[in-house]
Amino acid sequence: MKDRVYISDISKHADQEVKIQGWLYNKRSSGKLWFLQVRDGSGIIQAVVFKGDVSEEIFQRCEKLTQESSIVVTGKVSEDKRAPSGFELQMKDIQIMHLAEEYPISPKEHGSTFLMDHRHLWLRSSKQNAILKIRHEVVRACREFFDSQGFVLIDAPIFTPNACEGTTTLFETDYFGSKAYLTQSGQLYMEAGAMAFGKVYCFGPTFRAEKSKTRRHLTEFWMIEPEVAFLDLDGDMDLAEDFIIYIVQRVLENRRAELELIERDIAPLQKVTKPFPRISYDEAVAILKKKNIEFEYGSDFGAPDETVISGEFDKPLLVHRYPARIKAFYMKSDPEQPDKALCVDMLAPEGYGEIIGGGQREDDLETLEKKIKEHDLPKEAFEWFLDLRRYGSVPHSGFGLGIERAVTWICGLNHLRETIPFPRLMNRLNP
RNA sequence: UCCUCGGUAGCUCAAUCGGCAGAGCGGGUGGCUGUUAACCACUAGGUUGUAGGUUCAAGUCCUACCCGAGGAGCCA
Repeated sequence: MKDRVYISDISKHADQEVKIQGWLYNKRSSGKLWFLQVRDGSGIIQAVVFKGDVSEEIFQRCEKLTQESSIVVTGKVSEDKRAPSGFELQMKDIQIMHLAEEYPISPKEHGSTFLMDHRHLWLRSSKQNAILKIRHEVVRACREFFDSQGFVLIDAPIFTPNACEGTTTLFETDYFGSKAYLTQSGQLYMEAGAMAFGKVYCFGPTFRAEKSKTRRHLTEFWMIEPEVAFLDLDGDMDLAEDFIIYIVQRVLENRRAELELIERDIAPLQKVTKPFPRISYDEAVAILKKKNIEFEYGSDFGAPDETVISGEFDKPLLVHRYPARIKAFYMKSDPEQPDKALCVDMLAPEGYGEIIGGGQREDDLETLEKKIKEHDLPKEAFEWFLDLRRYGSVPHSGFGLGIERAVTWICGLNHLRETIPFPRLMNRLNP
């Protein structure tokens, strides 16, 4: 009886007879010889069979085999430099569990719309497989980073009541006759969590109903948001820096093969080391001015501006102290220059743009009440949030990392839609 | 919401000045004992996004609409 072996472990079984359960990725023949590329989710291996070596029936099974048919193959593992992976299976037997219908995704090129329409099948392709394994590594690294530092996971609600930040467009749902909205951030709830547990984070889906049609936007994306009591802006930037370094290191350590498969140049990732450059909004504006780029002081940076600014550095860049006017109401003003907010954005290198947004929160009750008024927000909805400033208010900070944007940068991809299993975009709700 | 580009075979794309609708891949048939997105030969496969219009003649020009792409704004 042969033991079932995963292809990722095949090198440990050289010269042994093993059983592989998987699907036919591709096949090639040369007359009385078949080469079957078999995948099982953990990897791909080539199975070889000569006509004279097996029964006529087994050889004919290979002939009628279609792409993505599910199969069980047994044979001896042998090291062979002619095989794509360096190892191949000398086939002794093959069982067809299900003969697949004509598979829509052929080994040649396809357009992104077609592939996204077949996302449920496209996930089987080796490149998509590699990207989502890297995503998994990023998610695991995020959790381990915070877990190992005493953070408590506090999940924020998905349904939220009226109002919130009031900036972005929210998805509205019917909630037993009244309106509820899908969360655009767990941050306000994390502030409550930080006052209860000291260090907390949440990790979950986030929804934005913006009609953004770009390579950097999803309507449903995943965000991890830490929040820490007694932490100022500088400490927040330290945390974000250590966090990103940890994630990138983990991917470099554990997913090197996947990075190679998607042909990611790892040199820029190897440069992600302490310390990251930190510049103020004013310094960033100076860079734009020096490059003769038209920019109105006081406004927010557009995506092309961010590319120019981050292009001056070969590491992730921290830009802090934006004008308070263009930032959310809960941002704390800089006591030394009250028109600036104690906020920070992290811009990924290589033109990938913003991956982190965060900062120090306003902790003074009166100031926060004033800001709610200035932003024309309904005070009643924020009474619970104001309570956090009534009962033992302390300085606190946090940030949010967009998982898909981070994975897009780490993988060096052109579009973030490949970094989530089933992307939700303005024009895509299927499959 | 605005701007730009696009929609031709199952898929990816060609089609010159408006003049017979083409190729590769995939499918089918046959060949090949080391293939690497294998290769070679043959073969089937079309309401050119929809509706109008101009013309002897429209994939090609005009109008409207539908759908898609990625950029702006907004953001992670």
